[in-house]
Amino acid sequence: MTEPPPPPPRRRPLTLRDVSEASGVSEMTVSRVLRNRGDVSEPTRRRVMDAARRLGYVPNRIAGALASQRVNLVGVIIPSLSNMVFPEVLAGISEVLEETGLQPVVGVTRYAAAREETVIYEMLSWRPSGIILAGVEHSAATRAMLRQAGVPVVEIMDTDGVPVDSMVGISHRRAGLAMAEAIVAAGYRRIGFLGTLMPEDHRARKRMEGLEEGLAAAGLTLADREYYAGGSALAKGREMTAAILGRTPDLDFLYYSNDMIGAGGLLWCLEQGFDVPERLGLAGFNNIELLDGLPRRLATMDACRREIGRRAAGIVLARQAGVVVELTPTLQPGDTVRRR
Amino acid sequence: MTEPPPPPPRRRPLTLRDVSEASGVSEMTVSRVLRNRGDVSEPTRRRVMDAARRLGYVPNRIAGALASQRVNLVGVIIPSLSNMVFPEVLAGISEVLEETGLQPVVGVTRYAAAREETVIYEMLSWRPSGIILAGVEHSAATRAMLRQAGVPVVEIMDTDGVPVDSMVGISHRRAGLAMAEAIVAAGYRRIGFLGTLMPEDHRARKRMEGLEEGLAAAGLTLADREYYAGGSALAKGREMTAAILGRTPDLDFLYYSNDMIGAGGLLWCLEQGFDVPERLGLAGFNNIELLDGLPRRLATMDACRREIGRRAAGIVLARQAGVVVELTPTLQPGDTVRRR
DNA sequence: CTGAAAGCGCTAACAG
DNA sequence: CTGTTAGCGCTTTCAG
Repeated sequence: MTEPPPPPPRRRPLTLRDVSEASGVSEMTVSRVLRNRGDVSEPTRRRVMDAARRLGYVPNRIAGALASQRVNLVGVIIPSLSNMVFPEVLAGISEVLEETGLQPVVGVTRYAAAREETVIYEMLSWRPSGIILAGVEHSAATRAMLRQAGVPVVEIMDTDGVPVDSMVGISHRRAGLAMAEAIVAAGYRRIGFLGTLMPEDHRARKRMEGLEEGLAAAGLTLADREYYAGGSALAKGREMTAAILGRTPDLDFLYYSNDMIGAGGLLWCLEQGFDVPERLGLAGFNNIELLDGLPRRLATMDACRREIGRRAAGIVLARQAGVVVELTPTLQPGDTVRRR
Repeated sequence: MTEPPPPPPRRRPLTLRDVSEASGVSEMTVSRVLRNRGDVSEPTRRRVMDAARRLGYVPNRIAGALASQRVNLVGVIIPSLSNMVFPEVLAGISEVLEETGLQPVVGVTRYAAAREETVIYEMLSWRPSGIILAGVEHSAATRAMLRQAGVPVVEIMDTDGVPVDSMVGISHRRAGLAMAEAIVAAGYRRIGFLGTLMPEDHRARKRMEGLEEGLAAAGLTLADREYYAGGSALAKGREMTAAILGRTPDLDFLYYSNDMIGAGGLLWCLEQGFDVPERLGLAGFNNIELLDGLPRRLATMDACRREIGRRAAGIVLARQAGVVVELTPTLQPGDTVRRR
């Protein structure tokens, strides 16, 4: 680290008035030119643009938003950025918002309800044009804030619950149930579940409940479970798989709450020489891109993340209220479920 | 007895005046209470808080920022969110900013200079308290904007260049050079490079240049190269490795521009039965968490991402100018470089 | 087509 | 401790 030299001049940011004076055009007309609003003669327009560019003027949106009561921001509240799933939803949102002048602003809750409340409060204090947030489980205070906000609110990813306003996602309960049916149909009988311990991961929990429901319908119950928290998911997948199979060696199917731990489990099983999928079947959830590079294709279910983002953005754009969209995830059996 | 229906959604958001009227306290004092500023008697404070909570008041930061000329936002501009590296830098930034009242706002450039310019322009229009951006290569217009902004600007990740203001990172050229030295010292002689084709990935390019410089010092040159763009990095790593070894079978070391393609290459080599690291050495870059779960530990270099984020945030917090911090990445030889 | 006046909702700076 | 008075930099509205 070097010594900081004398701090360079931090001048006052330029204002519309500076551009007005430099161009000899009234502030009002400068404003019109810069916003492309109303009719302005070509010569005037050019003089203004030249002055603005020459000075390096950047408009002050704070003042603009206050005066116009309009903000081009959409709040997007998600639990985490280290789980690839959320950047993908974001990509879908950006895709739609891209050329509309609206701009997503991301807030991260780290799967904590208290943080979610704070993050949403902060967001709303900037008076965004809409809110998109992951999940349907929120504190009473959060729901109240959202209801009062007076802008479109879209809860995404999960449709097992009652939304504040609009909702776009899949039913994770039904996803788990569909997986149970596929597992049973493939002839597996001793099923284990491996997942996150985080009590706030409602979607993983719902998938497990759906799985149990589906197994129950076939007269089966979960034979064993294994939970984890933190660390490298790929490494955890290995450890957990070793642990659950060590404890309950006769399991013939492992359902992972996400693809990353599933991938770890798959690598471990292949190294150990397990006969996958004959002796042992495996499945994850999410259809992450990484699966493309594994030695064998893990069974999974695509959660329609991009599409969810697109739909949610569309609702905000159209200023719709009370819309509910339930998408259907597709099962991708890959190479780790027996074919009958 | 019938429940009174919940209050209907409010069209006009509440203002300080509403809280003032509901509590019978002047707007100014309400403002003081809500900001925890100046002395206010306990009874008054309580009346205000009660009214604010009861009404569900959320302050309008747009007005607040305009009046106070202070914005609690720090712009963070990164190329991508799907590359884990950046969320990790972000985590370091958040860690420091967490309890300071400052809040990071993320912008994504997708490795495109034009988009970077737009994103930064948008950011600056909100008059943030600081800007942290990845890389030191920016368009002249971008640099001009940044210089005019009048707030701390910290360019991160890379120190091979001239910063607009402050700079925190590692020298990627030197990282490549250090890797070359390690490779040569381990006795490898026929080295191949595998990396991104993106012309905007300056850091990967600098590592390659550093590598070549280091090899040259030992009288060696790069024996072959292979580039890719898009798709699953893990899968690409496999394909590229197959391609380069198909073309130049006598290569004895592969240097990957990032760990994800390196991991793909490693998996492929192990499946093909290559003798790693004796017959063929491998190395990546970044030390991503995923490496923990692979069958063998890929050699890599830790790019100090979290620390970079922390330092950058610290500079913004302290409103410092012209600070330069060069961190030194540590080589982690793992299991894929011969030991001599 | 262009300009002048009146705020947007809040806070700095003073008075009391 | 509490209230009053001016704006913050821009846009809306309404005249020319």
